[in-house]
Amino acid sequence: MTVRLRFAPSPTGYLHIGSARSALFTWMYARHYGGQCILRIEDTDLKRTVEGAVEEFRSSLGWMGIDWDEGPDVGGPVGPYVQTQRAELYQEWANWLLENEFAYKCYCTPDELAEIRLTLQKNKQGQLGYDRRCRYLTADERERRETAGKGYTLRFKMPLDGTTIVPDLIRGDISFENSLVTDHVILKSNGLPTYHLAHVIDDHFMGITHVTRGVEWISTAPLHVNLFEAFGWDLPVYVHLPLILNPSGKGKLSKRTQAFTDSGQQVLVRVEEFRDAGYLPEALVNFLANIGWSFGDDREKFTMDEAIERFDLADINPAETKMPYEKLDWLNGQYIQDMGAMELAEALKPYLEEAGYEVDLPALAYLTPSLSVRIKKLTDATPLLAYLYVDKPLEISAEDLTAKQLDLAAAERAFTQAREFISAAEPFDLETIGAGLIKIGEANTSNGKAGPFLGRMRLAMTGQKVSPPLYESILAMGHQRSLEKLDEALTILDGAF
RNA sequence: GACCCCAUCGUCUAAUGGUCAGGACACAAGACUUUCAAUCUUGAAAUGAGGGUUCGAUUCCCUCUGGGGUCACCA
Repeated sequence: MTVRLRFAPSPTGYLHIGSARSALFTWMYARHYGGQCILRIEDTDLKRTVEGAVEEFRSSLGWMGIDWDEGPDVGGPVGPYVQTQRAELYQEWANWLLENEFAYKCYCTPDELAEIRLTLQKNKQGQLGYDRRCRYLTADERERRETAGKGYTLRFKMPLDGTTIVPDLIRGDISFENSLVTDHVILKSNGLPTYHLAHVIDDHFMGITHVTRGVEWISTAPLHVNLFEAFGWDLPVYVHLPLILNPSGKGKLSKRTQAFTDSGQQVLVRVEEFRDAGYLPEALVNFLANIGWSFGDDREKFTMDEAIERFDLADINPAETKMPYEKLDWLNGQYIQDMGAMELAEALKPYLEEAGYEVDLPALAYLTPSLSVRIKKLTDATPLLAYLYVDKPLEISAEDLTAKQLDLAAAERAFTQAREFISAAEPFDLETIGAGLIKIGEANTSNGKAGPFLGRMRLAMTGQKVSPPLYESILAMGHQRSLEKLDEALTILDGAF
């Protein structure tokens, strides 16, 4: 038997990083066993449906490299894959439940329900939520409501006693007292199903073998198990995935509950935010796979192909976890370091252009090898490269261009020689420039070491306390611009005499 | 509050009924060094508490504590 799994988001907004991780695990498992992965849109809550949400899911998922074999866009044998388009199917089976006395009509209005809840709470039965009064309506009472044309919902008749076992792949059997489980609404008064009914019907008819979902569904799982039983359908394997908590550990990961980490980083939640912040999809997905699951062999960095080979849902750690954002930064940095010079330049381009910079790829590619070890995210490059793209006068003093081993006169001498050297350097490449400048430095410092001079020269060329190294910067800036900066530095030095 | 889930360094995690409880991030120190990084070396750092079972428990059981989830005509 082949496995079939589904990722079933509600189009109520963006793709949350927690959902993305669930999707990732779902997808990895399907791929590991060579089964199918399905995308299903759970849009039965009309009020919460957000325009464009499905589009964002698709693009976020696609960016992460997650694909699906069946879904609203690609079709498939058991569609439609959008729940509102399956309304008739739900109604058909809801009726079946009604006729076979597994469900009953509830005529209570929202106001009445609120009152009932209050009373139950007073009697310390708050967890029931509903007192089942419509379950026990006489034929007469029912008739009266029907003729009055009262609206109704359908509720499932939970067994009044006994226990229900929910088998969970990563936690084992979980048992619930049936008497503590309420008669949930399964069909709303507008004729659309609630999640509970839709889940059971869809996952049955779509042939889903493993139901992956968050732990928040454990408490209603006994309802689902009883629904499967009522229909006489086989139970899928339930896999309740652990939640991702805020970095502080307080509550589910959400911007509303926590906006910043302890180290002052912004808490990112939406997948698109990670892309905008300059994280690479390979790194993000690698990072996500390391939360709640581990590759083994003490390896932190791996490709999805490698992970899929070893992945199993049963190996997932049941404990909830906090988002280790710092580790993502480190991992992303590792991925950046592994990129080729031009590859990184191309990846950086859109981010630099976003900042208003005009990017010359070959020039940028001189810099990317030395840049790659300095940035964790693609956006980190923007401030580091400002000197390359923003032409503004040096804001430094003559003192900044001197050092203990390089007094004013020596600096003047060295910079003059450097100017001559740069203007004639042939070929204009890393090796020549490096060798030439080292020679000049060694000849002019009091300790005969190039270091002090090279440091001042880098400052003169970039005007930045922190920047990529000197030789590469000269290459990227080009002859012209480099000479201009040297002239500027010489002027500053002259002014000090 | 009721029900349910969970519990290893600060964080993400590995491990077995029996080695000094392993790795990674972060942190600290050192090396290297043209800034900042990167890299290398070293270091500090954990089985929540109390009971059992056992020759022996981090591992199995119970209680407590702590954290989380659910208690909608939302998913």
